[in-house]
Amino acid sequence: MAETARRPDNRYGNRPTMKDVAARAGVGLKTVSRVVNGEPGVTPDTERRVQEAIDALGFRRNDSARVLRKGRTASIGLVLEDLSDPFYGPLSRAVEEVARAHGALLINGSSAEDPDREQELVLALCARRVDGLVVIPAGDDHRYLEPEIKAGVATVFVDRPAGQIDADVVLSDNFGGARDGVAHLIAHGHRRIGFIGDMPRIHTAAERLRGYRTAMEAAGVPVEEAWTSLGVTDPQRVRRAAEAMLSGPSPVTAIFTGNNRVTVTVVRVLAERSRPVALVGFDDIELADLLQPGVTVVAQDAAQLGRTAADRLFRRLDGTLALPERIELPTRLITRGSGELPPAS
Amino acid sequence: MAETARRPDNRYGNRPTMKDVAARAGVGLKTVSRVVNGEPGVTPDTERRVQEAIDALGFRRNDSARVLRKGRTASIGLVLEDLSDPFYGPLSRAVEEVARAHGALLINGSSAEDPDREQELVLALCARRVDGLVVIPAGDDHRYLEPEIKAGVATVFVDRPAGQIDADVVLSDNFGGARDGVAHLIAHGHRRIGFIGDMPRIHTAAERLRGYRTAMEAAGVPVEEAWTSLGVTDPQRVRRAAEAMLSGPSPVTAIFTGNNRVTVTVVRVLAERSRPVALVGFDDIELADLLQPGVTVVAQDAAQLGRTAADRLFRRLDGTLALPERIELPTRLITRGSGELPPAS
DNA sequence: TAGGGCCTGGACAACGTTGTCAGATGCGGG
DNA sequence: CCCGCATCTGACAACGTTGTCCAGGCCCTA
Repeated sequence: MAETARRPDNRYGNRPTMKDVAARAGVGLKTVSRVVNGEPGVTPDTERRVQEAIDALGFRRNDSARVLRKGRTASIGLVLEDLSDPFYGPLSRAVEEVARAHGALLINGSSAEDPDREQELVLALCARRVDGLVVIPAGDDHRYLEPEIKAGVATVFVDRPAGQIDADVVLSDNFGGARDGVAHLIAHGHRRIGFIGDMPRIHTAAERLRGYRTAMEAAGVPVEEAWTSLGVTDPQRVRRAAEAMLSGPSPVTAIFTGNNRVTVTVVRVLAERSRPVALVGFDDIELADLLQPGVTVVAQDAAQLGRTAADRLFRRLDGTLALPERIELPTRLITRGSGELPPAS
Repeated sequence: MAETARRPDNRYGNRPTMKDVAARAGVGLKTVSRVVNGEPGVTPDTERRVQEAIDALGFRRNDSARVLRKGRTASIGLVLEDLSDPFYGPLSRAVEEVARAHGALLINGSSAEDPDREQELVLALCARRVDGLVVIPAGDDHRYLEPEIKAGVATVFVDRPAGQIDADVVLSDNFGGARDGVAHLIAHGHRRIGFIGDMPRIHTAAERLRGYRTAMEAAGVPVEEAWTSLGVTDPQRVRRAAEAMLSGPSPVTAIFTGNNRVTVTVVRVLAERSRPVALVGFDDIELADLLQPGVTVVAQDAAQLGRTAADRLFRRLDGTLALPERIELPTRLITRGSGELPPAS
């Protein structure tokens, strides 16, 4: 009838607890807690004994219990569209760095541009009681987040605004960037300019389209229906769209592409053609400078977006922020050749 | 002296608990738990009342408490080198997808190639009691993980092997890939071939270097000291290294680059030169096909690496795996032009 | 030597959830 | 009309940690 170390349920492989450490060191439970957390009020000798027991048992504090007790998880959630998109890598990394500087971990998830999946992810993160959320929204209705925000989950939206709720937002100047990019083409003599972009239900896509139209209108250039292609994302359809507007009755002499993936595909299409077509793309792409010609782009600073959003999140957690704000970061036109080609009529 | 809803400590903005829901619905605590978890044994009427209370209060189960009780966190940790490196994006995403399929969340961290930071991150994840770990190691001694693995944290290393411990590893065939890539250059007539790679303390770099040397030796081609450049990573130094081996007393006619970042820089250097120099790079890079000439690469499948590792992790959690294993995935030579250039003496 | 202050250490009760177990309720059959 | 059984419900004790609070023991001073 030995007192076996029977444990009630299946657990973390029977990891040692502070109680075990305390027993082994011959001290009280709270003393172990003090040592583990570097709290004062423990003599060097006691501390040494406790530390030895910790090392001997391979004890590691259970943060779940700690979180339960303290109410802060020291972790933030990041919900983005696709972790494997090169645009989100630097953004993600920037958020992580800020989190790290605040001693927080990052929990990461991809929504795959699916509003339901976004919500599912966000709520799972809330159930984990993350201290804050950085969200690149896929959906356009975020009222489901209201109780969470009210309950104190600091939330910042990035790249696209929140829908139906008032929250912090950090955006690029999609409208201005696109407008300037298209104006750049116009300044180089183009009048028949195509636009290929994502679904207009995505805020960034809509804003860039608006920038295109505004620039055309400001220059008094008429826009033909056939020059605008929306909602195409997969390479195949982008290719068809580009080829269509290059070979219609009034073919375009220049194309403005609405995001990095579209740009890459259009570069491929143009590379196959003998007649040069001007191109300006939204988002920078790697090696754009080495292509012939180099690809002129409207670049946004993904890392800066992430950094700004995360900074804002932690300032909100500090309680130094009051009202939600909308922050817009400038874009930068990088000329590399493709946007400066004259129209070849 | 009203019974105010005073709460002991600072907490999650006073979020409602199951107790609150139970009180409002006029049922017992456990009944709420049953409803929340979809357990049987609740009449539809009771369930409806509970559900109403949940909605009214905006209740969300506290997973920290749940984890504490159940012993599983349904989350896995991924420690990689740099989230913003385009190589790790797809890997990360693949791990996430597998985790998602198993109902687990992904906690993500970058080691920045710093062993101390890797350890700090890994241990933080263990304190969170992640169920498993996918680690792209920065350090070469992982004995610190032994107690964790013994305690049941399923651990799989990816891209590079673990140091000093026996654990699951998923690798690309770095040696074979590099050997074949260099042999490809030799087959096209090159004999003076340079190698620019990362620090040899990184396993992948060492293996690729070994592949280079083996191919050269197998072809009976002597290797000069000046043709090998190791430990350079930042663009500036890669540039200098490339220029040095292109302009020495016996300049190379071809270069093999040890990873994607080096390749990009070398492409830039070669683009500035009039005399063509052959190039084969390890890792595929975006738009490599559109450059003039296209960049021939030894491609590894990052997503497949991640998928394989995560699969293995969850199979280990299921208990269907016994001994640690080493899995090696093949690489693929993609010819695009730069590797097929003849030597220009 | 008595009294007071300080320092160290430990007992105890939360935190919010789930597993166990026993009590309550309702229904049908004897 | 009562008993037995099945179904539903709730009280209670964990899970491992931290905050509170009090008990000793020590040293210093009067």
